[in-house]
Amino acid sequence: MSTYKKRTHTCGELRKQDIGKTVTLTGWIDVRRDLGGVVFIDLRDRYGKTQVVFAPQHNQQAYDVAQGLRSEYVISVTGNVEGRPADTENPDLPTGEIDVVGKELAILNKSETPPFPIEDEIDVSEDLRLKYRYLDLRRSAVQKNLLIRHCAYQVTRSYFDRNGFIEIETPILMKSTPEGARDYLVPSRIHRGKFYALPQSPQTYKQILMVSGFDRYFQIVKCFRDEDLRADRQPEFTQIDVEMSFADEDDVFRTTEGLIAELWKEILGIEIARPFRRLTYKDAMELYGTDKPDTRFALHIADCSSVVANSGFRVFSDTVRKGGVVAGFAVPALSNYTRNQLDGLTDLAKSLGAGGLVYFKHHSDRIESSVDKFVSPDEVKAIAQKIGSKNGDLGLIISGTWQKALTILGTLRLEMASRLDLIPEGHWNFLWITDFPLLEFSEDDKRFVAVHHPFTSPKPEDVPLLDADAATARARAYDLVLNGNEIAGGSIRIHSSELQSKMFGLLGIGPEEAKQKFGFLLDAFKYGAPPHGGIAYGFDRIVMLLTGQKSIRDVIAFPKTSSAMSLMDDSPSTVDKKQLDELHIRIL
RNA sequence: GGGGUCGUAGCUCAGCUUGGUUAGAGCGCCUGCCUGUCACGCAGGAGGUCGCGAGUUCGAGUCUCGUCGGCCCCGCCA
Repeated sequence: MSTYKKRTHTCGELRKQDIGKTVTLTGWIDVRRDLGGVVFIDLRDRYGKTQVVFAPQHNQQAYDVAQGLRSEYVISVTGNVEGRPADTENPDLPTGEIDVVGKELAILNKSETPPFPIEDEIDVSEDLRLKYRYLDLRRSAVQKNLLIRHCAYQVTRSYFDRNGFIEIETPILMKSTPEGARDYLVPSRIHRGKFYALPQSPQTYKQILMVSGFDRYFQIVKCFRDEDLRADRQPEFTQIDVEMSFADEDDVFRTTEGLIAELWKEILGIEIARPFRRLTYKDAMELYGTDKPDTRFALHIADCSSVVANSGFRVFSDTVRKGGVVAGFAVPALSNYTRNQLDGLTDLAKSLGAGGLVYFKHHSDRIESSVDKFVSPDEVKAIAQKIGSKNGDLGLIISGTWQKALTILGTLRLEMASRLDLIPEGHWNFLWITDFPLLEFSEDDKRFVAVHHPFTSPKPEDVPLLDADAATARARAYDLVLNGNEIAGGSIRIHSSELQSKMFGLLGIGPEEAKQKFGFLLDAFKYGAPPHGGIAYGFDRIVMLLTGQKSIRDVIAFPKTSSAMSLMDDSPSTVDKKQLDELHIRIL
C-alpha cells in the first residue's frame, strides 16, 4: 500500500485533450517561479516537464506547501488539467498548452541544492559531473544517450536472434593468458598464490563454443584491459562478440553490414549503403597514413620516393636507399601559411618522431620549398606533381621508414583537416580494412607478436611465408572503420592444432608454455574443430557515434576518469588487512 | 613512462604578465516584496584552506620547486 498518491500520468504526456481530467503527477522540481500570489513549478521526470500552478484560490494548503518547494524536491501533486489563459502558452514545451492546477501537494523527499543545475546545456567540469553522476544522469541529455544505448542492445539481440545466433555467457573469472593487453588479475582465496584474470575478450571461449557445435554465437559482454585510457578507451568496456562456424570473410562482412544497417535504420532512421568499401591495410597506410582512415575528406598521401631516389638532398636519397619512403600530401589553398604556423607543424611532426618536416608553397610563378638550398626546382616540381599540388597549395613531405613516415603523415593529415574544418558532418563512411600483417616484430620483447591475436589465420597463400619470411605474411584479419574510428575487428581463425602450434612457435611460445597457457584450446582443436571466424564490435564506440558524443564516457552510466578512477564511489580504494590476508597478498 | 593544458565563492570565470589597501563578476543560494510566470521581476544578504605542501621575499592567489586531481595526446591498447 502506497503512502502517497501514485501518478496517473507522466510529466511528458498531458495535452490539450486532457483538459478537465483530474490527474496525479510525480517527479522532481525542475524550477520554481514564485510570483507571490501564485507559484509555478515545472515538474520533471524522464518523460518530460509539466507546469503546475498553485494559488490560494485553488487550494490554500497546497499553495502554502508550494512556497517551500525547492529544486530537485520530489513531490506528488494532484489537480485538474486546465488550458492556459490566452497568450501564456509555452510553445517550447510539448505540454505547454496546459497547466495542472495543484490541489493536493505532498513533498515525498527534500533535496539539497544540487552542485550543478539539472539542465541539458550545462557548463560544468567533467570531474564534478562524475562525482555527482546520479545527478548528471538525471539530465535528459545524458538519459537520451543511455536510451539510445538501450535501443542498440535491443536491435542487436533481435538481429542476431533472427539470424540464428545463440547468446551464450562466458566466464568473467578466467585463466590469465600471455599476449595482448595487460590483464586485470583476481587473486584466488582458495588457491593460495593463484589468480584468475578478467577477460580482455571471450576469445578462447567463443572458439571453443564453435568446436562444441554452436555454429553461430553472440554475446553483449564486458571486457577488461588494464591499459591507459583515452576518450574512446575505458578499462572496462562492452563488446558485441560474434563467432561463426563454416564462415569466411564475406560471411562475417555480410552479417556485420546487416547489423550496422539495422542499427542506423532503427536508431537514426538512416539507410546505410551496402556492401561497405574495402581497403587493404597497405593501401590504407599509403593513402591515409593510418589503419583507421577517416575518408570523409581527401588530403590523400602520395609516395614521392621514385622522384627523389637520386636527390642531392641526402635525407631523401638516403631514406630511399635504405628502403624507406618519402611521401607527402598537398593541402589546398594554404600557400599563405605563415612561418610560425609551419614551425608549429614541424614541431608536431618532430614530436611524433619525424626528423623534420619538408614543406613547399605552390605559388603561381614558382614553388618555394624549405629545402631550396638542397633540392633543384625541377625536383620540387616533380614532388609537387606527385602529390597533386596545385597553384596556391601547401605541400607537406615526410621521410622515414614506411611505417613511421606514413603514420606521421596520417596524423598531420588529421591535424590539417581539423584546422581547416574539412570534416563534413552527417556522413557515415564505413570502411573495411583487410589483409593486415600477421606478425610484427616487437623491439621491446625482441620477438614477433601477433598484430591481431595468436589465433588469427594467415592467408592460405602466405602460409609458406611463415618459414621463409614471416614478417611479410598477411592475416585473414579485418577491422571495420567508421569516420576514422575503429568500431569492430576480427579474423578468420586457425582451426588446426598443428598450424596453431606453429603460430605459437613463431611468437616465441615454446611447446611447454603453449601447453600450459593454451593447452585447453589446442586439445579442443584435436576433436574436430570446424573452420570458423568472427568479429567483435566496440559497443561503446558505436553508441558514441550514434549519439554524436566525443567520448565513450558519455554513453557509459558510470565511467572512469582518464586515470582509471571512479570519482563517485572513489574506487579503486584500499582494503582491510584481513581481506589481504585471506587472499595471501602483501602490499610491497 | 612522456608531452600539453587546467585547478580562485556551490558553479563558470576574471585577477597572475609587472608580488603590495578589504580577492571580484555572472549564475546559483538565503530573506523580503510581487496573482500568469516559463532565463519571472525588484530590493537586500550570506558565501573564499586562491587544489595541497615546501621555498624565495618585509610581504605570495600572483614567482620557484614538488605533489594531487580533471581533460587531450604519444607510448601502451593480441
